[in-house]
Amino acid sequence: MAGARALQKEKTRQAIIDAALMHLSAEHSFASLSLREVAREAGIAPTSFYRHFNDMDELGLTLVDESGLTLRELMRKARQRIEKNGSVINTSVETFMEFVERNPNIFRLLLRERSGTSVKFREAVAREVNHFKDELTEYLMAESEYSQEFAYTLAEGLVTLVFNAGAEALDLNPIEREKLKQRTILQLRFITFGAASEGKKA
Amino acid sequence: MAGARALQKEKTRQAIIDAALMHLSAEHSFASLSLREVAREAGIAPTSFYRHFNDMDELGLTLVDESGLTLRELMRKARQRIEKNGSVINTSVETFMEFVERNPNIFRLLLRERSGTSVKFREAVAREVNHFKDELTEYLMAESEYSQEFAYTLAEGLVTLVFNAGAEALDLNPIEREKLKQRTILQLRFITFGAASEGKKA
DNA sequence: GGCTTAAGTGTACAGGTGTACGCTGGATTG
DNA sequence: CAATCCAGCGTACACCTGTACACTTAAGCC
Repeated sequence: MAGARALQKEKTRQAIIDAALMHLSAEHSFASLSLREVAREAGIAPTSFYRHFNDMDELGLTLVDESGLTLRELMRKARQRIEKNGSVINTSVETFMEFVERNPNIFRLLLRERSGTSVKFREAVAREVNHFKDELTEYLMAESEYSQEFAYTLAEGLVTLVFNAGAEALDLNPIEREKLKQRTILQLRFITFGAASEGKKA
Repeated sequence: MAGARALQKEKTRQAIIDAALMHLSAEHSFASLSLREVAREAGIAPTSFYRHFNDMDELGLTLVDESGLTLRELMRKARQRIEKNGSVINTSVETFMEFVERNPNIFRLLLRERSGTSVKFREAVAREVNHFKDELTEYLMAESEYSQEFAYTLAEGLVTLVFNAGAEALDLNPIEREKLKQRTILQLRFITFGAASEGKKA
């Protein structure tokens, strides 16, 4: 009753997903990936694709969701590191940059679809990014005594800066990347400190 | 000797550029625009396109350059407003948001190609954004007594936050847009203030 | 053990793409 | 005025795309 049939189907589905992710790179976006291409790479007939997804959009949304999952795993790791290490800002930047370095194409997917041509895609990415903002907001509220609104504004700024640094890191060599990392850390310190100074009133 | 021939050519060239810009929108990117499509819209035969551009990439880079030009005009206006108004942060955000509202598709072009699949495109957009960073760096150095490096780090953070707010504004209604604007202003104040506190040492 | 279900196949078609090639007709030039 | 140039055209070709449709074949089920 293991469902050898369903098992094989799942395997093929994964092959499709893997094939799609494989073709993502600096010079190939998801938008420029065709159904036939992904079917070819996955080792199935073009029409077999439809047994798993209604169209490429559905596959794309699945990819975004999977990427978000990877991203959330990262968050969990960051939290653990912070508890041991202590330095919130440094650790966060460090962890995020590590993720970008290790999963450049997954990050590229999120980055591109964030400003892509599909509302659904944009919403899906926004949802993932919001997880970060919301979680960080709660952390800030617990740590300091900021109001919800105030903490959210700060969290939004922090996430924006880190996310953007990740995007810029993609095209840099290790040396420039390190410099970027240091600048980002400084920027985060500034905004955090500035908020702390004004935040007392809130 | 006005060159009726060259004049007509320039007119057609503009028609091509206009046609391309016209097709840019929330749901149509430059990447998904075909040579034939743009030729159709411009009212010329597909093959006539080659009299003006070697390929779509060349047209795309021209568009990015033109968009950068529009953006720099904006910068000039912002500077004028600041001189009269005084409030640097508010005026900057206000001006930039106005630009995004009035030229959403030009901004979308820059936004998308910034993370696009062509190195040349990415570099071209980076060049445009760097104009902002550099100019702001100089302004900050003149205003305060920051070192070049320190001022650049701050400028980078400021530009990132504003640019990103513009991107997010694209999908928002006027009410949410206004809220976003206010949050952005706050974020800029934080980072500026935080830098000022630490900047004395630099 | 036979009937059903569904994953995967292969063929076929209509429509889109970039671009090579040879031509035309009016502006430019000498 | 005659010769040249060149923006724009039309045809043609090879290639790629999504997907409709009828099929095989192996697993699932009673």
